[in-house]
Amino acid sequence: MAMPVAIGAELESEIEDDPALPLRIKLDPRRQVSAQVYEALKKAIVSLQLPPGSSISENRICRHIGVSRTPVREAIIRLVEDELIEVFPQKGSFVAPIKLSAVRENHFSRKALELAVLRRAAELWRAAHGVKARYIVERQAAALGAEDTDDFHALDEAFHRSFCVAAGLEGVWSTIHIIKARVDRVHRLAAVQGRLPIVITEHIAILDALDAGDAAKALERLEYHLDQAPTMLEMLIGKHEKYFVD
Amino acid sequence: MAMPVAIGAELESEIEDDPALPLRIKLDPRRQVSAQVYEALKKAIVSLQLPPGSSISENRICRHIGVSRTPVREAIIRLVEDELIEVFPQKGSFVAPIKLSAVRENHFSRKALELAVLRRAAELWRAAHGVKARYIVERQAAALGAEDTDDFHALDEAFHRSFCVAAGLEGVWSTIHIIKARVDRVHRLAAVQGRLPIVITEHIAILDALDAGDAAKALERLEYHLDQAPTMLEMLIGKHEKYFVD
DNA sequence: ATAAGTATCCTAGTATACAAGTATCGGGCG
DNA sequence: CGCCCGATACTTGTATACTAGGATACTTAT
Repeated sequence: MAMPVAIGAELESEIEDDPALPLRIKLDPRRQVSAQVYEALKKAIVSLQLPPGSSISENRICRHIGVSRTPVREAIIRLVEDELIEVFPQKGSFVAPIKLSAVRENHFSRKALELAVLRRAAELWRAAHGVKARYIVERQAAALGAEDTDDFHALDEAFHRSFCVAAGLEGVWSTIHIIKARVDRVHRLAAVQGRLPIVITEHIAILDALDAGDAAKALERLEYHLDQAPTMLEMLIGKHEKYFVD
Repeated sequence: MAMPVAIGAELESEIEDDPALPLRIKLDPRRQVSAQVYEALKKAIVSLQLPPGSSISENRICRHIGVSRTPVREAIIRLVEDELIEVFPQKGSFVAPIKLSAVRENHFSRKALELAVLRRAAELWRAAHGVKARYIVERQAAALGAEDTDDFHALDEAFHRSFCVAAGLEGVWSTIHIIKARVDRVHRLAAVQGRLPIVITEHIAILDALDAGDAAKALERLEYHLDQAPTMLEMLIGKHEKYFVD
């Protein structure tokens, strides 16, 4: 079967980097390689450019970006901790499937934490908090207009984080952030259905309640806002069945 | 200044393992070295055998337990993720000090999560749950009698985890577990003051309320139980000032 | 005596080499 | 034609070597 032409193609494939690997990264020599690889991989996984089930071969990645296995390996270890990658020794590493039970439970955790934070934020709410948060939502609307989904999601994080800041519990964000990363892929899937403009209005509605001093209504609206993604879950399962397990 | 005797002592010190390093570990060749090092280090840090500020030299540790730097390094990476170790490139790695603001905020998160879980657990509570939980508390009392504090704390985890199981939210435990590890050192410090027997009675009081179907009282008692460690914090700061920052 | 400079040792970050287990594909045999 | 077996090309785990930067302590010069 191995004709000379085929052999030539094989040799060539060892030199050229794999164009199928959706991982663009420009290395900054001043920063640690492992940290940069971690960020690039995490971004690719959460944005579904590396869909669940994708093979994450250490060798392939390190050849692709031109570094040794060590920093790639260290990045993968952190992503395993984030439950975004699963490692099967001597078999391979793969982007973790989206576990339905885990989505449900992480959604529960996120809601409990964000509601508790908002409860305290409402107590300490000042006009300045509202101004800052509305500015974030404005930029989010601009990102939506520019169809920059990465920027949109980054500002979405900033919006939710601002409640932690207002509550004087900025450290709680690190916990929410971990949980959020585990369900963000579902949010990305849900985002395709013109839901993004609705997100903006829901954000504004929460701020309206806070600025009006109506904590109960703000909590109710945040809960409604967070519950939107899970309610779309069944539909998403049908459309992307191979991404899910359980 | 270097007398022959001194030189001999120096050479000798390179051979003998450092007895000052409080890290006893028996390697099981069937399991991954990095995982075992991670568990051993985490245990030593949480139990304060490796107090905050201790130097965690990769070379010293890997010489001490007779493995290469690679698995030690990977264990440290995970402990950095757990916020138990801080790495300063080209300077050294050290057991993280106990940050007061982080303790406050992680306590907030833990309370929010455990109370939310217990709220649901109370809805689904069955007699069988009470039986299982009481068995855990019994063994915890036995561990207290045997003065086995490690066992005591392991069973304490099992007790709190049992609420997640009863609520059908076992996955939430992984989140609580992460948060808990960040405040466990405070709990260990607080444990010295004959507080352990009181923990047992507080656990039983929560179960009494659940078995009686009084969810509100169970929540109230859990909140009280969790709030005990923070209230002792000021006293602990005075006694162990060098462990804390902020 | 003091201060500046230099050599040495330590640190973590990265690269490379080796080991051990697994899947896959091709060939030979029943 | 189908099944089994072996070589091969992967995979991750671990060990070792090398690099570059920082701290310290000693030496030298002023």
